[in-house]
Amino acid sequence: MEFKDAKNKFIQTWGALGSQWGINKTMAQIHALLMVSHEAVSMEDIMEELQISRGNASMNLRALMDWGIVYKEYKAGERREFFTAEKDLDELAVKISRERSKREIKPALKVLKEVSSITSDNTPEEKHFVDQTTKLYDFVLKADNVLDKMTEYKDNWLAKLVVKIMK
Amino acid sequence: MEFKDAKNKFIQTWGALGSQWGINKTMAQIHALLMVSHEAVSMEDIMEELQISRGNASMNLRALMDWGIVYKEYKAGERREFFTAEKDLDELAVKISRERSKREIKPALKVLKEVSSITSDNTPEEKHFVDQTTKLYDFVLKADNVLDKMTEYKDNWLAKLVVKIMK
DNA sequence: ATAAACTTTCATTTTTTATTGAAAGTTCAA
DNA sequence: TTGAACTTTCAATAAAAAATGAAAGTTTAT
Repeated sequence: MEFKDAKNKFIQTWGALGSQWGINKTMAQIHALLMVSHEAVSMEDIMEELQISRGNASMNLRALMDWGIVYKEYKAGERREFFTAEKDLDELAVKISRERSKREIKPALKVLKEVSSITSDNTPEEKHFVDQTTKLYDFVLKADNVLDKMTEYKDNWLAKLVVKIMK
Repeated sequence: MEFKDAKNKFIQTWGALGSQWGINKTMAQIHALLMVSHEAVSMEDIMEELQISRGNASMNLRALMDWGIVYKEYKAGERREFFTAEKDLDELAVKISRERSKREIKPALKVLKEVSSITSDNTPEEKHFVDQTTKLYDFVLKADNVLDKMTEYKDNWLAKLVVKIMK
């Protein structure tokens, strides 16, 4: 396979994977492109390479920066801005976990706590509801804490985890 | 809060969370409904409660059964079918991990391996591409193996994991 | 073998989500 | 302070995904 084809295939695949995980395709593609670029890329070049509009590029770059996984870079004597991706995979995983926890898991926990706290009439139906949502709350909370702990390891948590869990 | 409202809020929240994770809203809602129902529910009742069409209900129930997290149940003397959800959360997590691994991670690994194996001309650009995709392959493979190992614990893996990791 | 009772399929429609691109905004050098 | 060089915004449009519902299919009791 040619380098150009390989690069393209990687970007497409990463984009598709993103969609399946609730991240928009272009955002994932831009990230993929930056991940495999050995130097910072201008917005113009991103537009060109992914065949997307200026607005689209701008909005998704902004989103990626909000996630903390893409950075702006300034080059001496250049007016325009260049972009690079977080390339350290441990760091990337940590940032993604933290963001998803903050944006999705935490709000879900709030709701779970709320709905599991209704004062039940103790019909079997209501008892089961309270029981099940309480269990779910505990489970999600625990899972979220694991994620949180993992991010404390930061460097190489995954390798360490593998060692522990596979022992 | 009233039971009815709590139930509804739970279903809506679960549905929204599903969308954010690339699972369609109705599918997540049906699952939520079945999770908190103390007994099996007919398709008719699912349609009624979620205000969805027969076709939609049928297709999403089928998908949930393909995922192995919803089961058909037959009641003596009843022609129609009833549905229940997997309510054991450890089991649920295991099944979801396995499916997502099979459907998404494995194919992605295949592509990563492929694109990281191009015979590089050794331009800095190509070297960086090969290097980065190789790292990504290793990382994803490791993460997938962790998931896989976790499913072997099956019961209570999460609790055990918490103990290990937080020690 | 038939028909009632039910479920599934899939072409069409609706809804949701993402993209475009022109206009507005910003920054910087002179 | 102006204007060239760039970026961001957002209403309009396009694309993608999900839902509908009528027709086709299946199962079961008789």
